[in-house]
Amino acid sequence: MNQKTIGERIKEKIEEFLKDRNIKIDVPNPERPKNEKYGELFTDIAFKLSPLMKKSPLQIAEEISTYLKEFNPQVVNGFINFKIPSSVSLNFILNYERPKILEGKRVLAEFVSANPTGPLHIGHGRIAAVGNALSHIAEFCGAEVEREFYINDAGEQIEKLGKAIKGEGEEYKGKYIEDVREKIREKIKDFSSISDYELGFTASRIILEDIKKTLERFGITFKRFVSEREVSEKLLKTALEIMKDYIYEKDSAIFLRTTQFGDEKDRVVIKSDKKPTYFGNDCAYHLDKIKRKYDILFQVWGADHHGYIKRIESFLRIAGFQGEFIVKLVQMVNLIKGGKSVQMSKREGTYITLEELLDEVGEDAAKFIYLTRNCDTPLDFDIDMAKKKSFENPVYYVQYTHARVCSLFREAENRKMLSGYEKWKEKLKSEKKTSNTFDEEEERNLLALCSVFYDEVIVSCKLWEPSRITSFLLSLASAFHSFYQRKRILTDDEETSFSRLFISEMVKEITKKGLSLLGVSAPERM
RNA sequence: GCGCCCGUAGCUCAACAGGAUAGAGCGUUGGACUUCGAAUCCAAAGGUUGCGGGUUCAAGUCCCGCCGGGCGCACCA
Repeated sequence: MNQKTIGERIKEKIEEFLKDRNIKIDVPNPERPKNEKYGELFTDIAFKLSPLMKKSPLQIAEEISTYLKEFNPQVVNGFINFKIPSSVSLNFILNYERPKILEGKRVLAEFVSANPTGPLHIGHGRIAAVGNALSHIAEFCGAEVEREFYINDAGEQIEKLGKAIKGEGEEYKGKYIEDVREKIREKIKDFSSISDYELGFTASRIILEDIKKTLERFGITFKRFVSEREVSEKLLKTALEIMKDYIYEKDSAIFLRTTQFGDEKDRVVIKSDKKPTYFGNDCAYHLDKIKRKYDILFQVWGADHHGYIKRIESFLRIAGFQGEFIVKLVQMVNLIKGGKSVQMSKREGTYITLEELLDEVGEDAAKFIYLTRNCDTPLDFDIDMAKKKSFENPVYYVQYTHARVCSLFREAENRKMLSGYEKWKEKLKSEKKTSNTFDEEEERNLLALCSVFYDEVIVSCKLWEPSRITSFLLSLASAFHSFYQRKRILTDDEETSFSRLFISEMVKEITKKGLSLLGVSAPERM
């Protein structure tokens, strides 16, 4: 059984080559070339070795490639390109399960964690899509992932929410406040007897239910919702105890020396009114995370939280956390309407909720658009465009690949070809016999692309960047549509038909797998 | 003022710890359905990667300085 991807195997062979010569250098994974004429993978290792071995890159590339014959290496200007032979791809696809780079790791993925003071907006949507996709990817790479939502149900904002329910204050306004007020009125007639905080807390629970519904509609299920209030009651004291060598009192507030860990200034954990800050409670929350013993603490935050990373890192180090702490920052979503940028404002009523977006463009398209962009890039979400051109959206291009192959198989069934095909496939598996048609360039390329998919997943996982998979799927779809247009799948010749059906099926499976990692559906008809 | 991110085709964006002739989609122009789904395909046009220096075999990518945009810089969350 194959446990390594083709890229990993190439890397291994190169490492062998270097070991024989006693050269120590980190061998990078082979990459996917920009231009498809260079094959499916390439490595630039010869350039890196040139100064060490005191030979020209070309010479080195030639030498290394003798170790890599099975992958059909082609040396061009010092690069080693691989046009992966069908026999290799075939053997790989039929036996490979999935990457193992996070095998056995316990991962806590905390994301969205929106304030329960209002509905989710389109910015949350992006974080939700990214967090969900990365959780899928990590799971696929062998991790045990727990998705978690942290409920900010403590602090001043909850009091302000309570005030808003009473009809006071300027912070929270809008129809949803009125709706929540109506719901609470059913149980509590008189608001004057209840504190702002308790009323706000009650309201936040109602709003949280709506948030959960939206997330569920968006296809995201959290294993756990952790309440800030509860975790603070349970662990704030312990957290303070752990921090005791690093805190001091000033102006009757308690500060943590985060500057010792590279922060710009020390941060308040307990305010002068003796209430904890958000950060104070967050220390308690992260202590809770540490106690649950994860290998990786992963979280997706909006880019406006970037200044917060050092703070949490400081606490984690004080508390002796040994695992990895990974924060994925996702840039803001800028709403474009009528060709103009709209400032998101609750007061101005220009607040576009995630629900509204989903109504307009649908769950799959929304996710796909969110995930086409690299997380570092601010996203211009043109709502008119997304509506108007929903059928030209790239998501349909990829989904169409899947639907098309499904339809192809329905047609094959009509023609009574499927049982013969299944037998042919069994033979392919057991006898490791390849078909001549696989060696034609388009067929070879499609099979190779399918196998290289797993290398792409690994990159995506290492970089915590789901957009890698999105663009891979687009290029696979493009290759398939082109193939389909040019070549008839169901022909009079059985061997040709079956091998082309097989390739189509592989493309379908990879497309489905890739889409599922993104959280996007793979419809059988469209 | 300080910190983080961004600036790539008319528009929206790709390009993995620097690699080859910087790629897609939309839009524009022209072609392909009596044939497995044309939500598709083929082709053309479109670029001094914001500007100026530097590092090196090689820079969209790294360093320095500008210019432009976003976001932070609370005893808010």
